[in-house]
Amino acid sequence: MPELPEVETTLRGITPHISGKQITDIVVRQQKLRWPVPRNLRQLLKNQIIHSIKRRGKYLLFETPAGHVIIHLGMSGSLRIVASHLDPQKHDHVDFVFNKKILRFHDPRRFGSVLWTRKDPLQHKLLQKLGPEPLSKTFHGEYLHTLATAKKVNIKNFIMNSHVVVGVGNIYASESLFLSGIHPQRAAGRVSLSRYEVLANNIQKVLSAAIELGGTSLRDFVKEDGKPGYFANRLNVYNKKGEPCPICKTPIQVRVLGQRSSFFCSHCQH
DNA sequence: ACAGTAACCTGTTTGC
DNA sequence: TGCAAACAGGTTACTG
Repeated sequence: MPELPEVETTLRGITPHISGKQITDIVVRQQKLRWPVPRNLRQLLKNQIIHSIKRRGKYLLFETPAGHVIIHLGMSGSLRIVASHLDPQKHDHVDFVFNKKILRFHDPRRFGSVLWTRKDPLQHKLLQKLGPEPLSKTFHGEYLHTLATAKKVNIKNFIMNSHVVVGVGNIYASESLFLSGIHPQRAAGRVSLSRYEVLANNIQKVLSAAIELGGTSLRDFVKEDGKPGYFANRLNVYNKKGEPCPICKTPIQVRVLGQRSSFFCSHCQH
């Protein structure tokens, strides 16, 4: 998906277009996403004003006086701001219609979701157990080291677990482990505190740099204006099987961990 | 509680 | 060229 930098890029892109604006209509063309779109979404949201847009992990939260919309982009989702007259294309599942523009949810694989809650969205079942934001002060090496105690799970899947830390998906997990010199298959409980400090720092650096460049576009992701992000140019190992390691020139290897391809340098990472 | 696996979908790429 | 299998940036639910 859209990992944290792509969701943050989307948030920054759509906010000026929809913050403080009134929703004049909702169009749901496909209700079957990862979870069903609420049947009464149109009734719930029509004429509501979006007071704020926030991000928690990879979830986007639209605050209205009546409640919150919770959006997740899944693997292939995107949100675009389009002109009112633009006809919907295939996989354009939900429109948030405003006076002059439409916010359009597009998701070929339909792993994304559009949900609704009247309560505090942070207490929603899908959000309440999320780990810390990686770019906040509560996320640091000591936190990871303590949580990893005695854990046998490999460190890559450990840092991709949203209950450990939010926002780190398959691309940025591989990239931050490479920068930290840590082998992705190493048991999480067998990484020293000092190495976790390096890793936490590198996760923050990679995510921040990716946000600066508008995220990584490999296939599906586009920004709110339909244009790609440019962090793909900065990747060291992700999607680079067989290419020379930028540090030592050893060919980059790929191995499937927890059903996800993991890219690493067997010489630089231990 | 934990680890490992299957599942939700469609589109594109890879391999025979 | 054609067809089937493998694979794709996420996450939950289920199994043992």
